[in-house]
Amino acid sequence: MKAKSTGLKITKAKKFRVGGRTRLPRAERREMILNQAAEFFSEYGLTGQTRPLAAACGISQRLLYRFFPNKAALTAEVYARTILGPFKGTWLADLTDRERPVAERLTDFYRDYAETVLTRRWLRLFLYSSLAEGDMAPNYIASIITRLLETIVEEVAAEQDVCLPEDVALRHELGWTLHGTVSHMAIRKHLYHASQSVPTDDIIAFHVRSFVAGFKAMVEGAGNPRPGS
Amino acid sequence: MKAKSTGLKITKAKKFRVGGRTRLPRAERREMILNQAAEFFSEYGLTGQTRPLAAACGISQRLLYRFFPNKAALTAEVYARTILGPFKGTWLADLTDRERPVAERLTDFYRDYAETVLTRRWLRLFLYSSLAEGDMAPNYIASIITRLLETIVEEVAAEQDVCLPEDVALRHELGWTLHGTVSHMAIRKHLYHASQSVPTDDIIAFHVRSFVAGFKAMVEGAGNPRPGS
DNA sequence: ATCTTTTGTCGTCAGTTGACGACTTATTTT
DNA sequence: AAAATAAGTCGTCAACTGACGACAAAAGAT
Repeated sequence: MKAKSTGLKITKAKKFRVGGRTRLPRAERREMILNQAAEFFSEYGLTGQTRPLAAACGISQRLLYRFFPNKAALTAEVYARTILGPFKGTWLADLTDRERPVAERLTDFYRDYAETVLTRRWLRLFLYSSLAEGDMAPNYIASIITRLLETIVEEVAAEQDVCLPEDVALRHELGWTLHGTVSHMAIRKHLYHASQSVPTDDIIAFHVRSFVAGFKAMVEGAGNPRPGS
Repeated sequence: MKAKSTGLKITKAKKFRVGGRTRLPRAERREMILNQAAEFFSEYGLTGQTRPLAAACGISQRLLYRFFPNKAALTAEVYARTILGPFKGTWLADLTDRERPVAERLTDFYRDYAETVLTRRWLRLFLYSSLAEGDMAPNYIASIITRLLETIVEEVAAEQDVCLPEDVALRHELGWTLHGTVSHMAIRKHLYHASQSVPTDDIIAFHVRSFVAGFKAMVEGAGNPRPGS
């Protein structure tokens, strides 16, 4: 009983070992835990327990506390990575490239956005933590999205030669019309067990078409209907 | 110490008594608990504990178990009332009243819908239970909303003389364009601590305008672009 | 007034859950 | 090979949480 069942004695298998428990260097194990934890908490919420999480990681519960002083520290880091991580810096630049028609830019952007941000993992974690009042970092997210909305609205208005209302909040709301539908589509997809028969890319395409085509009508009579530009 | 502090002896005060603990008839107490529980669970999720709930009700924890055999029974009834309760039967009829322009019908409908269904209580409870996989009664809700979507899409198509795609799922997706934005607006309002400076009614108004104005462009090229009707 | 029923609380029990001290085992250093 | 360091587990503790038996007291019935 002292020897390994197979008796194999791998001397230089630095990384992973077959039998028994795997032993990883600190940084790798930490990474592995954070990744599993993101998956786990996005499924069960930030109130998910440490024991099931450890089981999902294939380690003992105690080991979690060798990497994080307490559960809050773990969830905080998971949140920061999963929620704030996937936002790309190139989006603003791509959206303002007036060489291309705005509908095309928007379709491209939202397809990318849906693929990288509006994933099951991101969405569920975001909703879980939004519901729990202790918002982890909503301001940062909010400011990023606000900037995107402003840009989108301005780009469409520029292409269609539409005069936007002065009120900033109102301009944001115009942008939310499109951003909201796309976000809500993701919610349907990842929360309600929707049929999923229409491909995401198609849905985004006609959300954009609808938005662009209805933009002028939407703005007129919205707030500052001062035609002039 | 035997007598009440004031010494008052109200003989016929059937309902409520001032000092000490209030004593309610069974049905009333039950109602009161269910109402408080709806508020409580919508704030803290269905995993909220029975002791804080009892405290919010102003009763002992034990008393909850005089009305419900276990916590699951309580949450189930709260869910049924809060989520399934507020849907109105008149909506379908009102939406199909072709005497009035469809934009007007839609605006009226969504204002009512936002006021009665998309409340903080409803939305949070709905999201909490959607996130927890054990969907309480999603089928019933889904079928109601599906019917609304079909009606809305048909009404707009009829007014604009647009030919709808054959694919039912695709037709639903068209309706989700509007339903999604309005729903997402409610999410922003009740989950993210949004600024709230633009009145809900205004937002709904231009969501509807955008949808109606962009409808034709959205449908064309969506799926079955067979012009003919 | 006395008895009965109904409404309500106290205290407690078993199973969880976050946290951590003490110990074991593998890898690296000397 | 021995010592030192790093990776990992076992077992346990205190606080929490759903559930419930036993008891207290108010309201109604006789």
